[in-house]
Amino acid sequence: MELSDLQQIRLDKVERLREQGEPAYPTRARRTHTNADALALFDAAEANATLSDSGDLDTPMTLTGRMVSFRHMGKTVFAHIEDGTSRLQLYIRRDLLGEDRYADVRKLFDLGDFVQAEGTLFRTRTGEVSLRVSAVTMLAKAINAPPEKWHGLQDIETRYRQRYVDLLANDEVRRIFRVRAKAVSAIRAFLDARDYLEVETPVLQPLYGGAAARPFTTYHNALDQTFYLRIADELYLKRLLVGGLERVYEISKDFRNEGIDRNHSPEFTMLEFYEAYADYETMMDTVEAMIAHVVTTVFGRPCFTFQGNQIDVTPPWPRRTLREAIHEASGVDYTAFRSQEALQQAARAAGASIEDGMVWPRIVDELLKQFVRPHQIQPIFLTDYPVELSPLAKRKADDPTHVERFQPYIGGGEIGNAFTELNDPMDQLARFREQQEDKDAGDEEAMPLDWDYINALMYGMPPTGGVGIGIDRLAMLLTDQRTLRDVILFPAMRNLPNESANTPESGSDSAETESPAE
RNA sequence: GGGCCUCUAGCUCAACGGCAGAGCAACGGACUCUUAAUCCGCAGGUUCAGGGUUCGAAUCCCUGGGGGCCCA
Repeated sequence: MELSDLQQIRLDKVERLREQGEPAYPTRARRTHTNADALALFDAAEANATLSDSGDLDTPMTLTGRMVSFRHMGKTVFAHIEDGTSRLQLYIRRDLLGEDRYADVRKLFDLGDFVQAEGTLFRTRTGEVSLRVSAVTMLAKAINAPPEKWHGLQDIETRYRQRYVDLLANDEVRRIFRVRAKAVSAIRAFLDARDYLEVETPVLQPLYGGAAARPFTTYHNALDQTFYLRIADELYLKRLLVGGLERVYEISKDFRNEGIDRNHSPEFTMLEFYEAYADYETMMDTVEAMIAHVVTTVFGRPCFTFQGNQIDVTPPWPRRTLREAIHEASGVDYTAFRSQEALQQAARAAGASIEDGMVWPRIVDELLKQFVRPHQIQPIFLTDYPVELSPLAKRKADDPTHVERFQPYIGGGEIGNAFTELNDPMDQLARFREQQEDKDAGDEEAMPLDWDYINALMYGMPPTGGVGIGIDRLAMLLTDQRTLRDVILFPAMRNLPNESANTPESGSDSAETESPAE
């Protein structure tokens, strides 16, 4: 490993600490308070006027954190440490610490180091609550210097490739992922409270299904068999409904072998939940209540700002049919154009960009994307999609050309997909066969026929409502981010040239030889 | 897949055909209440890689690589 001058200087300090008997990486830390707790205690004591004559809170404290600022004033040092709760200033005086130890702090401690400091809290002349330090020790020496203190880490590529640097340098990034976690936690609380059972279904699947997408393919050596990484949880979760579990949900990574852009990641997080004896109307009730619960949990009220728009998720949300929404936005009533040619002509006449040869349902989808979707800023449910777009949804009783399906839209994008689940095994078989025809015609995203799923439906699945919510897209909304990668901690990136040795094909070290246990 | 943009010190950025620079960080020093502390001094480069044009290339051209945006 080649070290830069800056790294070598810090490594030398590790050695100097060791020489004088202080480990640079001690086995354990001892803290009596988090920084936030310590500050709260001081505020309380100050409010109750129980501080000592010197203005100190006489409770001795041991605090920990990463050193994020360091101002040397001769015989005094001001430094800030930051733990997971707060930033707190250390006030380090030579006469309190002793000459030798004070020199160590000046010479051997750097920005980025984790330290542990003992002392008592007081308020400085400029009003900042600070720790009057009586002792300080190294907890973990940082060899790499942190990014620039004022601008943080700006380089987008480094922020994604080395998210740990992004997180330690940029407060806003930590905030984003806290909001995301809080939202997921609120979803679990909401569903748990409604007696939904959280379950885990296979990531490795012998046959993929439940969505229109290309899968990742892998291989199990012992079984001598191909597996696919799941593109959706849907078909397994609905098997559980057959088995008598009436309310189930799963929050999990799904994988789709497609391009990467602002709204697509090869691995992403999906919430799916299914409820027996429900239908798409009652599931709309559930979705709007759930989103309102999540937003209120995160922000304290059912409103938030996304890309400059104030969004209010208070139920009930408007519900409009896809046909109405497209008709109003584009002037095209797609039901009046039954053939691909006629609809293509009408769509183009309305100003849509439609490729030659695009099949009828895809043209409808394009009308939705081009005319309707960008304008759905406030929450809305679009309902009743053409059957061709929805091979797993149940037909409307009064219109077999459409299915009971809805998508919730917020902030100009869809955040999910839901329907009254198709539970007629023979209709499901027919839909699979139509998909098979599309596949044979070259549609790589068409669903394969899943005989075991048909078999499950033949045992009987109760009438069921099901919903899928894209957690990453929801997180984008709640954190006001325009890019999926900004709400994914470690987004997929292409190998750098000198990382190509990571691929199993190259180099001599294969997976077998890496394990010393073998 | 196509178009446009981008890659310079650890970090944030200048220089845009004529000596590769600044701030922060580092290093040496002054300073016992600072807040992006201040002040003095000093050091730091495969300008993404390779090739070409040129008296001279970070800069222009070509090829390749990473990243971003837009389009498909």
